[in-house]
Amino acid sequence: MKVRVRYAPSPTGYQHIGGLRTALFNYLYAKASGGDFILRIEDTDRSRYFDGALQDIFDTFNWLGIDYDEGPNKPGANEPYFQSERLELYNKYAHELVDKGWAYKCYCDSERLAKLKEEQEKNKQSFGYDRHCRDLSAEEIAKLDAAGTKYVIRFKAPLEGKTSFDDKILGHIEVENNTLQDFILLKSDGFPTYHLANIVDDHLMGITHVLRAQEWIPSTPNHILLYKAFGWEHPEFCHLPMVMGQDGQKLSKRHGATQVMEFRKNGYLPEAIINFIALLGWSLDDSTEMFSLAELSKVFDIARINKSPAVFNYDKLKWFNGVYIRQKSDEELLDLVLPYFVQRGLVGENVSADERAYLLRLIPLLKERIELLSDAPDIVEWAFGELPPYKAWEAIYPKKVEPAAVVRILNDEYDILSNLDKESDEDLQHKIYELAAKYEVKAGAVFMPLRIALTGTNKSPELFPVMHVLGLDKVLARIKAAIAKIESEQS
RNA sequence: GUCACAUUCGUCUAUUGGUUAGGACAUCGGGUUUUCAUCCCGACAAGAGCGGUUCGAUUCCGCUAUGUGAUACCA
Repeated sequence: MKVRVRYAPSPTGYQHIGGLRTALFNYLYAKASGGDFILRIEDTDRSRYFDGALQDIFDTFNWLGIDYDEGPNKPGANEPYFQSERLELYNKYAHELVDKGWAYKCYCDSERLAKLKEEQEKNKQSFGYDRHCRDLSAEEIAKLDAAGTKYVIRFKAPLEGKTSFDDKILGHIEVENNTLQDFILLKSDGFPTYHLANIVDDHLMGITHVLRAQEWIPSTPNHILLYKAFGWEHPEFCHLPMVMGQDGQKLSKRHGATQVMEFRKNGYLPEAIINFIALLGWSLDDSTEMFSLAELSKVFDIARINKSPAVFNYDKLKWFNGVYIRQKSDEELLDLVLPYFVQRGLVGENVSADERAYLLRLIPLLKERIELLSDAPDIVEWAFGELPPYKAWEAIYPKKVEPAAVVRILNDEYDILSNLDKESDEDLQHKIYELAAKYEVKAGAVFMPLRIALTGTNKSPELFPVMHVLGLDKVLARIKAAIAKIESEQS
Protein backbone atom coordinates (compact mmCIF):
# COMPACT_ATOMS: atom_id res chain seq x y z
CA MET A 1 0.00 0.00 0.00
CA LYS A 2 1.24 3.44 -0.89
CA VAL A 3 2.42 5.41 2.09
CA ARG A 4 0.44 8.56 2.79
CA VAL A 5 1.50 10.83 5.61
CA ARG A 6 0.58 14.33 6.63
CA TYR A 7 1.72 17.32 8.57
CA ALA A 8 -1.26 19.00 10.17
CA PRO A 9 -0.28 22.27 11.81
CA SER A 10 -2.72 24.57 13.43
CA PRO A 11 -2.26 28.22 12.43
CA THR A 12 -2.21 29.58 15.96
CA GLY A 13 1.45 30.55 16.17
CA TYR A 14 4.62 30.69 14.16
CA GLN A 15 6.27 27.47 13.07
CA HIS A 16 8.74 26.30 15.64
CA ILE A 17 11.48 23.73 15.82
CA GLY A 18 9.30 20.99 17.24
CA GLY A 19 6.71 21.36 14.52
CA LEU A 20 9.36 21.48 11.87
CA ARG A 21 10.84 18.22 13.12
CA THR A 22 7.44 16.57 12.79
CA ALA A 23 6.96 18.03 9.32
CA LEU A 24 10.42 16.97 8.21
CA PHE A 25 10.12 13.38 9.43
CA ASN A 26 6.77 13.03 7.72
CA TYR A 27 8.14 14.49 4.52
CA LEU A 28 11.23 12.30 4.60
CA TYR A 29 9.28 9.17 5.30
CA ALA A 30 6.96 9.90 2.39
CA LYS A 31 9.84 10.55 0.00
CA ALA A 32 11.93 7.60 1.16
CA SER A 33 9.04 5.21 0.72
CA GLY A 34 7.71 6.65 -2.52
CA GLY A 35 4.59 7.93 -0.81
CA ASP A 36 2.63 11.16 -0.60
CA PHE A 37 3.11 13.99 1.82
CA ILE A 38 -0.01 15.96 2.60
CA LEU A 39 -0.30 19.35 4.24
CA ARG A 40 -3.52 19.87 6.12
CA ILE A 41 -4.39 23.03 8.01
CA GLU A 42 -6.14 22.31 11.29
CA ASP A 43 -7.78 25.66 11.85
CA THR A 44 -10.54 24.57 14.16
CA ASP A 45 -9.63 26.86 17.02
CA ARG A 46 -11.18 30.16 16.07
CA SER A 47 -9.99 32.04 19.13
CA ARG A 48 -6.31 31.45 18.54
CA TYR A 49 -6.22 31.71 14.76
CA PHE A 50 -4.34 34.47 12.98
CA ASP A 51 -3.37 35.03 9.34
CA GLY A 52 0.33 35.48 9.88
CA ALA A 53 0.57 31.96 11.20
CA LEU A 54 -0.74 30.50 7.98
CA GLN A 55 1.65 32.49 5.85
CA ASP A 56 4.46 31.43 8.14
CA ILE A 57 3.76 27.78 7.38
CA PHE A 58 4.17 28.43 3.67
CA ASP A 59 7.24 30.61 4.18
CA THR A 60 8.87 27.95 6.31
CA PHE A 61 8.25 25.21 3.78
CA ASN A 62 9.48 27.39 0.93
CA TRP A 63 12.62 28.41 2.68
CA LEU A 64 13.56 24.86 3.61
CA GLY A 65 12.57 23.32 0.31
CA ILE A 66 9.90 21.05 1.78
CA ASP A 67 7.20 20.50 -0.78
CA TYR A 68 3.88 18.76 -0.36
CA ASP A 69 2.00 16.55 -2.78
CA GLU A 70 -1.44 17.56 -1.60
CA GLY A 71 -2.55 20.58 0.33
CA PRO A 72 -3.52 24.23 0.13
CA ASN A 73 -3.12 25.73 -3.37
CA LYS A 74 -2.62 22.26 -4.77
CA PRO A 75 -5.76 20.70 -6.12
CA GLY A 76 -6.12 17.12 -4.99
CA ALA A 77 -8.62 14.35 -4.54
CA ASN A 78 -9.15 15.21 -0.91
CA GLU A 79 -9.93 18.90 -1.06
CA PRO A 80 -10.38 21.06 0.84
CA TYR A 81 -7.29 20.94 3.04
CA PHE A 82 -8.52 23.51 5.52
CA GLN A 83 -10.56 21.96 8.29
CA SER A 84 -12.59 25.13 8.65
CA GLU A 85 -13.99 24.30 5.22
CA ARG A 86 -14.99 20.78 6.18
CA LEU A 87 -17.31 21.58 9.06
CA GLU A 88 -20.45 19.77 7.83
CA LEU A 89 -18.42 16.62 7.55
CA TYR A 90 -17.38 16.60 11.19
CA ASN A 91 -20.86 17.53 12.21
CA LYS A 92 -22.29 14.64 10.31
CA TYR A 93 -19.85 12.14 11.76
CA ALA A 94 -20.28 13.41 15.30
CA HIS A 95 -24.03 12.98 15.16
CA GLU A 96 -23.63 9.63 13.54
CA LEU A 97 -21.74 8.54 16.63
CA VAL A 98 -24.52 9.89 18.85
CA ASP A 99 -27.08 7.92 16.87
CA LYS A 100 -25.03 4.77 17.17
CA GLY A 101 -24.66 5.21 20.90
CA TRP A 102 -20.91 5.90 20.84
CA ALA A 103 -21.33 9.49 21.87
CA TYR A 104 -23.74 11.74 23.66
CA LYS A 105 -24.81 15.32 23.94
CA CYS A 106 -23.51 17.10 27.00
CA TYR A 107 -25.31 20.21 28.16
CA CYS A 108 -22.99 21.14 31.01
CA ASP A 109 -21.86 24.73 30.78
CA SER A 110 -18.35 25.94 31.48
CA GLU A 111 -19.45 27.23 34.85
CA ARG A 112 -20.41 23.80 36.09
CA LEU A 113 -17.24 22.32 34.65
CA ALA A 114 -15.08 24.88 36.41
CA LYS A 115 -16.77 24.23 39.71
CA LEU A 116 -16.35 20.50 39.23
CA LYS A 117 -12.67 20.84 38.60
CA GLU A 118 -12.22 23.07 41.61
CA GLU A 119 -13.88 20.52 43.82
CA GLN A 120 -11.84 17.66 42.43
CA GLU A 121 -8.69 19.62 43.07
CA LYS A 122 -9.74 20.37 46.63
CA ASN A 123 -10.48 16.72 47.33
CA LYS A 124 -7.31 15.63 45.57
CA GLN A 125 -9.37 13.46 43.29
CA SER A 126 -8.22 12.75 39.79
CA PHE A 127 -9.58 15.32 37.40
CA GLY A 128 -12.06 14.78 34.69
CA TYR A 129 -15.60 15.21 33.53
CA ASP A 130 -18.02 13.39 35.79
CA ARG A 131 -20.18 12.04 32.94
CA HIS A 132 -23.14 13.98 34.23
CA CYS A 133 -24.94 13.94 30.88
CA ARG A 134 -23.89 10.49 29.80
CA ASP A 135 -27.09 8.78 30.82
CA LEU A 136 -29.70 11.45 30.34
CA SER A 137 -33.13 10.08 29.47
CA ALA A 138 -34.70 10.72 26.09
CA GLU A 139 -37.24 13.02 27.75
CA GLU A 140 -34.57 15.10 29.44
CA ILE A 141 -32.66 15.43 26.20
CA ALA A 142 -35.78 16.43 24.31
CA LYS A 143 -36.56 19.04 26.93
CA LEU A 144 -33.08 20.54 26.85
CA ASP A 145 -33.05 20.59 23.06
CA ALA A 146 -36.48 22.19 22.94
CA ALA A 147 -35.18 24.93 25.22
CA GLY A 148 -32.33 25.46 22.80
CA THR A 149 -29.68 24.57 25.39
CA LYS A 150 -26.17 24.62 23.97
CA TYR A 151 -24.39 21.32 23.99
CA VAL A 152 -21.17 19.62 23.07
CA ILE A 153 -20.84 16.08 21.85
CA ARG A 154 -18.73 13.82 24.01
CA PHE A 155 -17.34 10.42 23.25
CA LYS A 156 -18.67 7.61 25.43
CA ALA A 157 -15.43 6.09 26.65
CA PRO A 158 -15.69 2.44 27.71
CA LEU A 159 -15.70 2.04 31.48
CA GLU A 160 -13.76 -1.17 31.61
CA GLY A 161 -11.25 -3.17 29.63
CA LYS A 162 -8.06 -1.98 28.05
CA THR A 163 -7.13 -0.17 24.90
CA SER A 164 -3.77 -0.74 23.30
CA PHE A 165 -1.83 -0.13 20.14
CA ASP A 166 1.57 -0.98 18.78
CA ASP A 167 3.61 2.10 18.16
CA LYS A 168 6.15 1.71 15.36
CA ILE A 169 8.77 3.38 17.50
CA LEU A 170 7.76 2.72 21.09
CA GLY A 171 6.23 -0.72 20.76
CA HIS A 172 3.19 -1.91 22.67
CA ILE A 173 1.33 0.74 24.66
CA GLU A 174 -1.66 -0.13 26.78
CA VAL A 175 -3.97 1.76 29.10
CA GLU A 176 -6.91 0.90 31.31
CA ASN A 177 -10.10 2.28 29.82
CA ASN A 178 -11.24 3.52 33.21
CA THR A 179 -8.50 6.15 33.06
CA LEU A 180 -9.96 7.57 29.85
CA GLN A 181 -12.13 10.65 29.62
CA ASP A 182 -15.39 11.31 27.86
CA PHE A 183 -13.56 13.77 25.65
CA ILE A 184 -15.30 16.31 23.47
CA LEU A 185 -15.76 15.66 19.77
CA LEU A 186 -17.80 18.66 18.75
CA LYS A 187 -17.63 22.00 20.51
CA SER A 188 -20.68 24.09 21.27
CA ASP A 189 -19.76 26.47 18.44
CA GLY A 190 -20.16 23.61 15.98
CA PHE A 191 -16.43 23.25 15.38
CA PRO A 192 -14.82 19.85 15.91
CA THR A 193 -12.02 19.27 18.38
CA TYR A 194 -8.67 18.02 17.19
CA HIS A 195 -9.62 14.48 18.10
CA LEU A 196 -12.63 14.28 15.85
CA ALA A 197 -11.40 16.31 12.91
CA ASN A 198 -8.04 14.62 12.91
CA ILE A 199 -9.45 11.11 12.85
CA VAL A 200 -12.11 11.88 10.25
CA ASP A 201 -9.62 13.55 7.94
CA ASP A 202 -6.88 11.00 8.39
CA HIS A 203 -9.37 8.33 7.45
CA LEU A 204 -10.91 10.20 4.54
CA MET A 205 -7.54 11.24 3.20
CA GLY A 206 -6.20 7.72 3.37
CA ILE A 207 -3.40 8.45 5.80
CA THR A 208 -1.41 5.28 6.45
CA HIS A 209 1.07 6.49 9.05
CA VAL A 210 0.77 9.12 11.71
CA LEU A 211 4.12 10.57 12.72
CA ARG A 212 3.61 13.03 15.56
CA ALA A 213 5.28 14.11 18.77
CA GLN A 214 5.19 11.94 21.88
CA GLU A 215 3.02 14.47 23.66
CA TRP A 216 0.16 12.84 21.76
CA ILE A 217 0.60 9.40 23.27
CA PRO A 218 -2.00 9.92 25.99
CA SER A 219 -4.71 10.76 23.48
CA THR A 220 -3.90 7.94 21.11
CA PRO A 221 -6.13 5.42 22.93
CA ASN A 222 -8.98 7.87 22.44
CA HIS A 223 -8.22 7.96 18.77
CA ILE A 224 -8.05 4.19 18.54
CA LEU A 225 -11.46 3.97 20.17
CA LEU A 226 -12.82 6.54 17.74
CA TYR A 227 -11.62 4.58 14.76
CA LYS A 228 -13.27 1.54 16.26
CA ALA A 229 -16.53 3.38 16.80
CA PHE A 230 -16.58 4.44 13.16
CA GLY A 231 -15.66 0.95 12.06
CA TRP A 232 -12.49 2.20 10.42
CA GLU A 233 -9.04 0.74 10.51
CA HIS A 234 -6.55 3.01 12.23
CA PRO A 235 -3.27 4.07 10.67
CA GLU A 236 0.11 3.11 12.09
CA PHE A 237 1.26 5.37 14.88
CA CYS A 238 4.84 6.59 15.22
CA HIS A 239 5.39 8.86 18.18
CA LEU A 240 8.45 11.00 17.75
CA PRO A 241 10.69 11.83 20.72
CA MET A 242 10.30 15.35 22.07
CA VAL A 243 12.73 18.17 21.43
CA MET A 244 14.03 19.76 24.61
CA GLY A 245 16.01 22.84 25.60
CA GLN A 246 19.48 22.69 27.14
CA ASP A 247 17.94 22.31 30.60
CA GLY A 248 15.90 19.27 29.66
CA GLN A 249 12.62 21.16 29.61
CA LYS A 250 10.40 21.24 26.57
CA LEU A 251 11.96 23.64 24.08
CA SER A 252 10.49 27.11 24.46
CA LYS A 253 11.23 30.76 23.92
CA ARG A 254 13.38 31.15 26.98
CA HIS A 255 15.91 28.75 25.42
CA GLY A 256 16.58 31.27 22.65
CA ALA A 257 15.30 31.21 19.11
CA THR A 258 12.70 28.53 18.49
CA GLN A 259 10.71 29.93 15.60
CA VAL A 260 11.99 28.62 12.32
CA MET A 261 11.99 31.90 10.46
CA GLU A 262 13.89 33.49 13.31
CA PHE A 263 16.78 31.21 12.42
CA ARG A 264 16.71 32.53 8.91
CA LYS A 265 16.83 36.09 10.17
CA ASN A 266 19.74 35.22 12.44
CA GLY A 267 21.87 33.97 9.59
CA TYR A 268 21.28 30.23 9.44
CA LEU A 269 21.20 28.29 6.21
CA PRO A 270 18.28 25.97 5.44
CA GLU A 271 20.76 23.16 4.75
CA ALA A 272 22.10 23.42 8.28
CA ILE A 273 18.65 23.48 9.86
CA ILE A 274 17.51 20.45 7.89
CA ASN A 275 20.66 18.48 8.56
CA PHE A 276 20.62 19.28 12.25
CA ILE A 277 16.91 18.62 12.79
CA ALA A 278 17.11 15.33 10.92
CA LEU A 279 19.64 14.13 13.45
CA LEU A 280 17.41 14.98 16.39
CA GLY A 281 16.13 11.52 17.14
CA TRP A 282 17.28 9.83 13.98
CA SER A 283 20.57 8.55 12.65
CA LEU A 284 21.68 6.54 9.67
CA ASP A 285 24.66 4.81 11.22
CA ASP A 286 27.56 5.41 13.56
CA SER A 287 29.41 7.95 11.45
CA THR A 288 27.50 9.66 8.65
CA GLU A 289 26.31 13.07 9.69
CA MET A 290 26.25 15.32 6.66
CA PHE A 291 22.98 14.98 4.80
CA SER A 292 21.21 17.10 2.24
CA LEU A 293 17.44 17.07 2.04
CA ALA A 294 17.70 15.01 -1.14
CA GLU A 295 19.96 12.46 0.51
CA LEU A 296 17.73 12.21 3.54
CA SER A 297 14.81 11.66 1.21
CA LYS A 298 16.48 8.48 0.07
CA VAL A 299 17.85 6.97 3.26
CA PHE A 300 15.39 8.02 5.95
CA ASP A 301 13.92 5.09 7.83
CA ILE A 302 11.40 5.01 10.69
CA ALA A 303 13.13 1.98 12.16
CA ARG A 304 16.09 4.18 13.05
CA ILE A 305 14.17 6.79 14.97
CA ASN A 306 14.96 6.56 18.64
CA LYS A 307 12.79 6.75 21.68
CA SER A 308 14.33 9.24 24.03
CA PRO A 309 14.01 13.02 23.93
CA ALA A 310 16.74 15.06 22.26
CA VAL A 311 18.21 18.32 23.48
CA PHE A 312 18.43 21.08 20.90
CA ASN A 313 22.08 22.08 20.81
CA TYR A 314 22.76 25.49 19.30
CA ASP A 315 26.52 24.87 19.20
CA LYS A 316 26.20 21.93 16.88
CA LEU A 317 23.71 23.75 14.70
CA LYS A 318 26.21 26.59 14.34
CA TRP A 319 28.92 24.16 13.41
CA PHE A 320 26.73 22.70 10.67
CA ASN A 321 26.00 26.22 9.51
CA GLY A 322 29.70 27.05 9.21
CA VAL A 323 30.33 23.89 7.24
CA TYR A 324 27.53 24.64 4.80
CA ILE A 325 28.64 28.25 4.44
CA ARG A 326 32.10 27.10 3.40
CA GLN A 327 30.55 24.85 0.77
CA LYS A 328 28.96 27.82 -1.00
CA SER A 329 30.53 29.41 -4.04
CA ASP A 330 31.62 33.02 -3.61
CA GLU A 331 28.74 34.23 -5.74
CA GLU A 332 26.19 32.24 -3.78
CA LEU A 333 27.59 33.38 -0.49
CA LEU A 334 27.56 36.99 -1.59
CA ASP A 335 23.85 36.83 -2.32
CA LEU A 336 23.24 35.20 1.04
CA VAL A 337 25.27 37.70 2.96
CA LEU A 338 24.27 40.84 1.09
CA PRO A 339 21.18 41.64 3.18
CA TYR A 340 23.33 41.87 6.28
CA PHE A 341 25.62 44.42 4.62
CA VAL A 342 22.60 46.43 3.61
CA GLN A 343 21.18 46.16 7.10
CA ARG A 344 24.46 47.45 8.54
CA GLY A 345 24.40 50.37 6.14
CA LEU A 346 27.66 49.32 4.52
CA VAL A 347 26.00 49.32 1.10
CA GLY A 348 22.71 50.74 -0.13
CA GLU A 349 19.60 48.85 -1.15
CA ASN A 350 20.51 49.05 -4.80
CA VAL A 351 23.93 47.57 -5.25
CA SER A 352 25.80 48.77 -8.33
CA ALA A 353 27.89 46.44 -10.44
CA ASP A 354 31.06 48.00 -9.04
CA GLU A 355 29.89 47.61 -5.48
CA ARG A 356 28.98 44.02 -6.14
CA ALA A 357 32.37 43.32 -7.65
CA TYR A 358 34.00 44.87 -4.61
CA LEU A 359 31.89 42.81 -2.23
CA LEU A 360 32.68 39.69 -4.16
CA ARG A 361 36.37 40.23 -3.47
CA LEU A 362 35.61 40.26 0.24
CA ILE A 363 33.84 36.92 0.25
CA PRO A 364 36.97 34.74 0.29
CA LEU A 365 38.22 36.75 3.25
CA LEU A 366 35.18 36.09 5.38
CA LYS A 367 34.11 32.66 4.19
CA GLU A 368 36.31 30.73 6.58
CA ARG A 369 35.60 33.05 9.43
CA ILE A 370 31.84 33.10 9.78
CA GLU A 371 29.44 30.71 11.45
CA LEU A 372 26.36 32.78 10.82
CA LEU A 373 25.65 34.82 7.70
CA SER A 374 24.99 37.74 10.00
CA ASP A 375 28.61 37.65 11.19
CA ALA A 376 29.86 38.74 7.78
CA PRO A 377 29.89 42.56 8.15
CA ASP A 378 31.92 42.37 11.35
CA ILE A 379 34.76 40.56 9.63
CA VAL A 380 35.30 43.06 6.84
CA GLU A 381 34.07 46.30 8.31
CA TRP A 382 37.53 47.82 7.68
CA ALA A 383 36.85 47.58 3.95
CA PHE A 384 34.20 50.30 4.12
CA GLY A 385 34.79 54.00 4.60
CA GLU A 386 37.06 55.23 7.36
CA LEU A 387 38.44 53.03 10.09
CA PRO A 388 36.53 53.34 13.35
CA PRO A 389 38.53 54.83 16.25
CA TYR A 390 41.08 52.42 17.66
CA LYS A 391 43.90 52.52 20.17
CA ALA A 392 46.95 51.78 18.07
CA TRP A 393 49.49 51.27 20.78
CA GLU A 394 47.34 49.16 23.08
CA ALA A 395 46.68 46.74 20.29
CA ILE A 396 50.29 46.38 19.23
CA TYR A 397 51.88 43.00 19.69
CA PRO A 398 54.24 42.04 21.09
CA LYS A 399 54.17 44.65 23.77
CA LYS A 400 57.88 44.28 24.43
CA VAL A 401 58.77 46.26 21.34
CA GLU A 402 59.33 49.96 21.98
CA PRO A 403 56.90 52.41 20.41
CA ALA A 404 59.78 54.10 18.63
CA ALA A 405 60.76 50.78 17.06
CA VAL A 406 57.21 50.15 15.90
CA VAL A 407 57.16 53.56 14.26
CA ARG A 408 60.43 52.75 12.50
CA ILE A 409 59.02 49.44 11.30
CA LEU A 410 55.86 51.07 10.00
CA ASN A 411 57.94 53.72 8.24
CA ASP A 412 60.04 51.03 6.59
CA GLU A 413 56.89 49.21 5.52
CA TYR A 414 55.55 52.44 4.13
CA ASP A 415 58.71 52.83 2.06
CA ILE A 416 58.62 49.27 0.82
CA LEU A 417 55.00 49.60 -0.23
CA SER A 418 55.36 52.96 -1.88
CA ASN A 419 58.24 51.68 -3.99
CA LEU A 420 56.51 48.60 -5.27
CA ASP A 421 57.55 47.39 -8.65
CA LYS A 422 55.39 44.47 -9.70
CA GLU A 423 56.63 42.28 -6.90
CA SER A 424 54.63 39.19 -6.15
CA ASP A 425 53.03 38.81 -2.74
CA GLU A 426 55.78 36.36 -1.92
CA ASP A 427 58.50 38.89 -2.65
CA LEU A 428 56.68 41.51 -0.67
CA GLN A 429 56.20 39.16 2.22
CA HIS A 430 59.88 38.33 2.11
CA LYS A 431 60.81 42.00 2.29
CA ILE A 432 58.68 42.51 5.35
CA TYR A 433 60.16 39.43 6.96
CA GLU A 434 63.56 40.97 6.50
CA LEU A 435 62.47 43.83 8.72
CA ALA A 436 62.08 41.38 11.57
CA ALA A 437 65.71 40.40 11.20
CA LYS A 438 66.81 43.99 10.81
CA TYR A 439 65.22 45.07 14.09
CA GLU A 440 65.83 41.75 15.80
CA VAL A 441 62.20 41.16 16.62
CA LYS A 442 59.80 38.32 15.98
CA ALA A 443 57.77 38.18 12.79
CA GLY A 444 54.67 39.14 14.72
CA ALA A 445 56.23 42.47 15.58
CA VAL A 446 56.41 43.50 11.95
CA PHE A 447 53.08 42.10 10.81
CA MET A 448 50.85 43.03 13.71
CA PRO A 449 51.40 46.80 13.56
CA LEU A 450 50.62 46.67 9.88
CA ARG A 451 47.49 44.64 10.50
CA ILE A 452 46.26 47.09 13.08
CA ALA A 453 47.07 50.05 10.90
CA LEU A 454 45.02 48.58 8.05
CA THR A 455 42.08 47.07 9.87
CA GLY A 456 42.04 48.73 13.28
CA THR A 457 42.01 45.35 14.97
CA ASN A 458 44.38 42.56 15.87
CA LYS A 459 42.07 39.88 14.51
CA SER A 460 41.68 40.15 10.80
CA PRO A 461 41.71 38.18 7.59
CA GLU A 462 45.06 37.58 5.95
CA LEU A 463 47.12 40.67 5.42
CA PHE A 464 47.94 40.52 1.75
CA PRO A 465 44.42 39.96 0.51
CA VAL A 466 43.38 42.82 2.79
CA MET A 467 45.91 45.09 1.08
CA HIS A 468 44.68 44.06 -2.35
CA VAL A 469 41.13 44.88 -1.41
CA LEU A 470 42.06 48.23 0.09
CA GLY A 471 44.32 49.35 -2.72
CA LEU A 472 47.71 50.99 -2.39
CA ASP A 473 46.52 54.52 -1.73
CA LYS A 474 44.40 53.54 1.22
CA VAL A 475 47.07 51.21 2.56
CA LEU A 476 49.67 53.97 2.57
CA ALA A 477 47.28 56.50 4.07
CA ARG A 478 46.35 54.13 6.87
CA ILE A 479 49.97 53.40 7.69
CA LYS A 480 50.67 57.13 7.90
CA ALA A 481 47.64 57.58 10.11
CA ALA A 482 48.75 54.78 12.41
CA ILE A 483 52.22 56.30 12.80
CA ALA A 484 50.69 59.63 13.71
CA LYS A 485 48.36 57.91 16.13
CA ILE A 486 51.15 56.10 17.95
CA GLU A 487 53.18 59.25 18.22
CA SER A 488 50.29 61.22 19.64
CA GLU A 489 49.32 58.40 22.01
CA GLN A 490 52.89 58.32 23.33
CA SER A 491 53.34 62.04 23.89
C1' G B 1 -2.63 13.58 42.53
C1' U B 2 -3.57 10.08 38.38
C1' C B 3 -1.98 7.89 33.79
C1' A B 4 1.79 7.17 30.07
C1' C B 5 6.66 7.24 28.09
C1' A B 6 11.90 7.60 28.55
C1' U B 7 17.11 6.83 30.86
C1' U B 8 25.00 5.28 26.83
C1' C B 9 30.44 10.80 27.36
C1' G B 10 28.18 18.05 29.13
C1' U B 11 25.16 17.55 24.15
C1' C B 12 23.56 14.60 19.44
C1' U B 13 24.26 9.53 18.75
C1' A B 14 26.49 4.08 17.29
C1' U B 15 26.57 -0.60 19.55
C1' U B 16 19.72 -4.83 19.16
C1' G B 17 23.89 -10.87 24.66
C1' G B 18 30.59 -11.50 23.97
C1' U B 19 33.69 -4.40 21.52
C1' U B 20 40.00 -1.53 24.54
C1' A B 21 31.66 0.80 24.39
C1' G B 22 32.77 3.85 18.20
C1' G B 23 31.77 8.80 15.79
C1' A B 24 30.35 14.10 15.97
C1' C B 25 29.67 18.99 18.64
C1' A B 26 31.62 21.55 22.79
C1' U B 27 36.12 21.90 25.92
C1' C B 28 41.52 21.48 26.39
C1' G B 29 46.50 20.68 24.03
C1' G B 30 49.56 20.54 19.50
C1' G B 31 50.69 21.50 14.12
C1' U B 32 49.90 24.53 9.53
C1' U B 33 57.72 28.85 10.40
C1' U B 34 52.22 36.88 11.11
C1' U B 35 46.70 37.45 14.20
C1' C B 36 41.77 35.40 13.99
C1' A B 37 39.53 31.59 11.52
C1' U B 38 39.74 27.24 8.35
C1' C B 39 42.19 22.56 8.00
C1' C B 40 44.98 18.38 10.32
C1' C B 41 46.57 15.59 14.79
C1' G B 42 45.81 14.40 19.93
C1' A B 43 43.48 14.45 24.90
C1' C B 44 39.37 14.52 28.24
C1' A B 45 34.65 12.18 28.80
C1' A B 46 29.31 7.54 29.21
C1' G B 47 25.78 2.51 30.01
C1' A B 48 20.91 6.15 36.75
C1' G B 49 20.70 2.52 41.09
C1' C B 50 19.44 -2.36 42.92
C1' G B 51 17.99 -7.13 41.95
C1' G B 52 17.19 -11.16 38.61
C1' U B 53 17.68 -14.41 33.64
C1' U B 54 22.38 -16.14 31.37
C1' C B 55 28.69 -19.28 30.78
C1' G B 56 28.42 -13.94 29.77
C1' A B 57 24.71 -8.26 30.14
C1' U B 58 24.73 -1.35 28.03
C1' U B 59 21.66 -4.84 25.33
C1' C B 60 16.28 -9.24 28.11
C1' C B 61 12.90 -8.99 32.82
C1' G B 62 11.41 -6.63 37.61
C1' C B 63 11.70 -2.84 41.26
C1' U B 64 13.43 2.02 42.69
C1' A B 65 15.04 6.80 41.38
C1' U B 66 15.06 10.73 38.13
C1' G B 67 13.25 13.23 33.91
C1' U B 68 9.49 14.37 30.45
C1' G B 69 4.56 14.43 28.65
C1' A B 70 -0.81 14.25 29.22
C1' U B 71 -4.76 15.23 32.36
C1' A B 72 -8.95 22.14 28.09
C1' C B 73 -15.45 23.46 24.41
C1' C B 74 -5.90 24.10 22.43
C1' A B 75 -3.82 21.53 19.08
